[in-house]
Amino acid sequence: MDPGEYDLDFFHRNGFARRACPACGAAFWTLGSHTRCQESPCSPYGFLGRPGFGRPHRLSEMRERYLAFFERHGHERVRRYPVIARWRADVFFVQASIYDFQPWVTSGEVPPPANPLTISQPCVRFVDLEEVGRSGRHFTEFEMLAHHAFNRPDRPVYFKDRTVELCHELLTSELGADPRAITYKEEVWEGGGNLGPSLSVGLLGVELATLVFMEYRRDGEALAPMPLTVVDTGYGLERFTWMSQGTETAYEAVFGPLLTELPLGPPATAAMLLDHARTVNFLLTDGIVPSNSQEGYYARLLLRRMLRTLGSRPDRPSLPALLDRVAREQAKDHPELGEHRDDQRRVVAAETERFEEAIARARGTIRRESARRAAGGPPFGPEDLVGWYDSLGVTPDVAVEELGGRLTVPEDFYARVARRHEAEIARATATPEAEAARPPEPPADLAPTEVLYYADPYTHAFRGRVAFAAGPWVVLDRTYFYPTGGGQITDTGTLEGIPVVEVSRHGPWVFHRLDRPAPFAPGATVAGAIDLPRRRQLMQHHTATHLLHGALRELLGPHVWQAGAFKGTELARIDITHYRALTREELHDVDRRVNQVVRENRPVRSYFEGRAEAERRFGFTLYQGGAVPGRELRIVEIEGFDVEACGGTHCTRTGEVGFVSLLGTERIQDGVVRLVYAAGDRALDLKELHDRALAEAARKLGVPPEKVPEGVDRLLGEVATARLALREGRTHDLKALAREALADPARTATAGTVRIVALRAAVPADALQELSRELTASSGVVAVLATEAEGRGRLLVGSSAAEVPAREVLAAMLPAIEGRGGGNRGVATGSGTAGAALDRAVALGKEKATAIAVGRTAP
RNA sequence: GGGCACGUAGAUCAGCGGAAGAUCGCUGCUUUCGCAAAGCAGAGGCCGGGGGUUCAAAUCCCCCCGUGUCCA
Repeated sequence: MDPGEYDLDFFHRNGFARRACPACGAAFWTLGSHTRCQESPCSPYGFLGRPGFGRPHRLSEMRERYLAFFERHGHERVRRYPVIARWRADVFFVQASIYDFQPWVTSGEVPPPANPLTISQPCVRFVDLEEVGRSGRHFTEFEMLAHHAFNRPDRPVYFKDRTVELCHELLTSELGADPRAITYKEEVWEGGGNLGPSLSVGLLGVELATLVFMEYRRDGEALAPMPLTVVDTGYGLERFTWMSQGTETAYEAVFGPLLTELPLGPPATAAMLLDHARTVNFLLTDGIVPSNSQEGYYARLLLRRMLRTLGSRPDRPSLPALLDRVAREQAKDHPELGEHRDDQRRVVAAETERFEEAIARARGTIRRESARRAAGGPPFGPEDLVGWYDSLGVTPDVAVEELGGRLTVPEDFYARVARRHEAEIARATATPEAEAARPPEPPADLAPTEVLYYADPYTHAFRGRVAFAAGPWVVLDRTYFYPTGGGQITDTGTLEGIPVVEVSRHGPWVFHRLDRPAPFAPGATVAGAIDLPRRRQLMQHHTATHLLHGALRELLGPHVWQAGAFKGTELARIDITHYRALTREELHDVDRRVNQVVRENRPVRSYFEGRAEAERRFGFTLYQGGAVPGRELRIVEIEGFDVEACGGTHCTRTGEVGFVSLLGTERIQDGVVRLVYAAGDRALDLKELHDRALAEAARKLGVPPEKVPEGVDRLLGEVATARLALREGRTHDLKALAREALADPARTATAGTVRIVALRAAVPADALQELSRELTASSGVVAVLATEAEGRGRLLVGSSAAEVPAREVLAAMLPAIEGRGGGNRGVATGSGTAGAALDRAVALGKEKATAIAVGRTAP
């Protein structure tokens, strides 16, 4: 990065000097006499016992102090975003305040909620999980204080100079830091294809903040300026609080009296538990259900760490008690964390139960495996411990305990686990995603499409002017066509009679794709017609989805969040977070409730509202489909029942949905349940179909429709009885056949103490085995059997005579049928050609068995 | 999203190429005034589903479904 990027007027005006840190090599700016940058590890902590700020602040005081400062300096305060980044596909969690505005605000596609703005954004990071509690300064959840400015070429707000000036004033005149103790170290920030210079703010050995100036887009080797430059700052609330108190560890400053209030064990353990509790409370509040995949796993990871640490010791608080206590503390700053505690306790209880089951199951497996190895086999090694952890979830200490301490946990245990997963990560990241067909890029100055379907979702015929056309793609100045989005599939219809097969949104424009190249010139006026029955069906499905969502949250609890949804013409589905599969009763209750609200014919209001106002009224549960940035949100409100931020087209009263038919439920992954349903005409169609099928089934069973289940039960009972009778019949027949054969001199022979029975039977191939069993029920019998099945000759030799191995007898028979086969002393099977050869084979077998018996038994 | 492990009697599991098992539970009988317990006898299995390999598959291979677990 060009040094000129950091050469700010602010530094010169105020007499800063630029030096190079001999420890890390980076250049930094300072008013003091430092030779090194004031960050760890180049400089040691200089604030322990001697706070770097004017007076000690508690966490909430520090947050308020910061936000109020930036409000006084022209920033608008923005509420926190959820810690779960549902609006992004590339990450699970918000790990920095700028995540709230990526990618749409930073790309310029959507205006920021305020500009400039200030925020305190809770963030979660799990990279230093192992350090939490031990290091004295790591957390899995922290708040990033920030001020952001988004500069458009035509509307600049502020950039580097003002940013550093504000930061410096905050630290010095506001918080009382010694101006000479601060260093601004030059760094380069890069991420997501963008990059820019950044300044790292150090004070008394601590990196307090980072000031990033997103300025360039990487374009191969070269750097291209971004149309929108962004001030991305990040100040650590916890570090600021710590700096102001100068306590031994950050935990004392952040957790305060809580650290010793509860009996949580040694300080490091207590800090870890409190940290995890804070994070879990945020995760649960913002809609995570613990599970074995995706973001849910982190909630599970934390909860299980806590469960293991707390153990079942009566001298320590229970997990729910700990979470409740910490939530009460958090609710002082974030009231939403104090809500729905009952529901969260149920989620935690379900997870606790699963954990205990997993451990019990694992202990059993290890105990059995141990008993088996004791009877002979290699001793257990470290890889066994790793394997058990990987597949059973049992930690090595528990496994060792179960083995009675006959093994020690290797030092590199978790490294071994990591090694097991190394290869698969490379594979996972290499999977490319299928790209949808993208339309050509229109001129950048093309006016955004005016979308009309919100104002009136029932208009299906309109006129628009062609703004852009290329191949089959057409952009109009205005349109009533709804583009695929929010799980609702595209409208179809016609433009000037030409079928529109797909409508999609790209940037500010709505593209209509025709089934042929567009014969329109820009400027032409065209008539658009939307397939109204299709649209109505999609609207019914979309409103039904909101009804389902409302009913599910009402009946299952507010931990239910939408994890995905699809609204097609044939059916619709909603995926929700829930900790177990739905029971039939729950499904039934949901069905009843939804259709009740349909019959109540409640108003469904769709309108735009300021983001702050909407959040104040409805909270974060608005963001079921993912948080939407921007000043305005489109709210879809089913009166007194469900409110969501949603861009879809909806009915205006619940009665228009007609009727919702739940078709099924499925647990699509741990922690996520899918419901499939149909609404409106489609539901009626399906109902008719089902009615007819039921009537048909009833007719065939000869019972009234409501007795079909009993009828089927009766039928199944009959089938079972018949099958049993058939089997018994066959056994009976085979027994008779066996008796008959044993009494038939033509088919038997005696050689010493051995009785030989040889016959060709007309029975299925698998009956030979049963027949052989009958014949060889007493010892000293050799059965030589043959049958024909599926055009092939089948042989089976059974022997209860120790001196006549079945395999040898079979071997003598195989050449006759050009067959193959094998077996052991007791039984041998083979197959080959059918027909007369089989009789020869049987004769050979009888001969061979006799020969062996005579040879072996004769003196 | 990916890896690994596991699906066998009502339950918990063994068997891991050659003729489906153990323990508990269940039913009946013996013993008892009755219960518990013990003894004896018995019922109960598409060995998750589908394809393949093989003379032969619960067992080996592939696909699917279900469950658990670890890792991002």
